[in-house]
Amino acid sequence: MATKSEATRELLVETALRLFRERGYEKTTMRAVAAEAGVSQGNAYYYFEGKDAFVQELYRRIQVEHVEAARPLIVAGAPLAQNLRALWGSGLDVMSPYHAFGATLLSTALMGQGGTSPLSVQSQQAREVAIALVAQTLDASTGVPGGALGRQLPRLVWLAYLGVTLQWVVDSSPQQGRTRELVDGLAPVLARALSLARLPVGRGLAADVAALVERIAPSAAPRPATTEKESGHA
Amino acid sequence: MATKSEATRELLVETALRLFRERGYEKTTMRAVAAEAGVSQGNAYYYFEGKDAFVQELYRRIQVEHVEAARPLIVAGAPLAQNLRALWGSGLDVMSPYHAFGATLLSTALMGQGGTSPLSVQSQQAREVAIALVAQTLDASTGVPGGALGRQLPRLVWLAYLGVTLQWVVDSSPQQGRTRELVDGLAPVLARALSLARLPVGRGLAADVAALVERIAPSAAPRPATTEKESGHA
DNA sequence: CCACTCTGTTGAACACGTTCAAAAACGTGT
DNA sequence: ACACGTTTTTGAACGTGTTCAACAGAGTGG
Repeated sequence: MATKSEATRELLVETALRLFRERGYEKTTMRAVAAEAGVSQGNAYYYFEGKDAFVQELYRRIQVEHVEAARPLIVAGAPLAQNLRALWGSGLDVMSPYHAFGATLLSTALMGQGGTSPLSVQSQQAREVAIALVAQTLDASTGVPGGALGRQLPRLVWLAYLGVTLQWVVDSSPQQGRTRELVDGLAPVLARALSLARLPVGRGLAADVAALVERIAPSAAPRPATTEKESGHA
Repeated sequence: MATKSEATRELLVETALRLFRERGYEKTTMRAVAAEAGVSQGNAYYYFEGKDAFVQELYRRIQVEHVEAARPLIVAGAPLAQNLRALWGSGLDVMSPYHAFGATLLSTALMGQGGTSPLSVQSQQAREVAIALVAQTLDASTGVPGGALGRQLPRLVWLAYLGVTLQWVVDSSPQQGRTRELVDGLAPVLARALSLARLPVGRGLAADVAALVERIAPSAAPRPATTEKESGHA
């Protein structure tokens, strides 16, 4: 019967995220989270490996919320620029309550806990969800190149979104307006660049890019969910 | 007479960086650094604001070393791809001893201490040095577009290098060979893309990109070195 | 009703980063 | 030599994240 247990876990994470929003990450002490949730200090560690496990959890929830927020905004058959703008814009909407500790969020999400295997296995699943969302957006849009480049495109566009997120984190303009402008400007620019990839002049370049991505980060086999060890860790 | 004082400071930073290399960031305790350097715990805080001030210091030293390492490799009049490869490759060489705690390095370098003004003021100077190095490399190379895009190019290429660094951090292949391949592949691809920007087809796109960069991150005035406050921090 | 195990839970303890008031060392003018 | 201000150094203390041995509760078989 996991229900009682899961209730405690849920209470803990909700309390933690609320305190994060209210006081910021650093000022939120584990003791405060436990006290506010009405459990002992030590008990939080039964459910979460440590303080930034809460952040990992937040990252996962943001991905899910992003999928839900973006899905109704992506219109099938619309030009890529429009759908990209909707995708990225809804991402910013979902993240906005947490801008205050965006730096912590990004650090923790990208790199796992302090040193071991960064771009970590822990957030791998969430990342795959995000990339899949990009893939769906591309599929729904017009003006998207196919071929070798098209196959790598979800990861490349996700990477671009990572850059947008980085800018969002460091953006101190009111309401993160600068990042909004970036999204509004980058979406059509990227779409335009991709349209060039279909012209004869761009063909070769597109092929080079695709080959490069494939060489550096070989695509995972489309097999889902078999819990196998990642290769190549010392 | 700053000499005695500076000796202590130097001793501290050298001890810290050595322990970082030997044991990693987390396992290196402030007490150990102080003990190994033969001073008291508290004394380290007279010279450095905290533990990651050491990392900031490392980041600055890496920039300087990078400039020194790259300068003799950049050949005037050489094609851009070649010089870019030299620039980025020497960067990897300089960083390589510290790959083990690259994640910490990148986090601390990008975002200042935990929450306040990320892409921080603290590392701003070092970042400007890095961007200036890119500008010199571009100036020395052939096949580099001018105009509005050319003006933004140093920052854009620095951004690309930031991406390379990110890949380097998460690269677990032996000797970070994957990242070496990325550099070898990306340099010619980028050069090729830039050559497209000079053709009629690419002109418009290049202008768009330049305008976008200028709008999001207005260029600092070309005035050098006057110690003035950055505008726009809440 | 009683062991026995498995899941949750507790609070004390530990190690670490950091702060601070006080002391020592140092330099300088008298 | 002495007094005084500044720079440097100290060690004890505080608050924090995290660990751990012990304890309680809930279900299960005898």
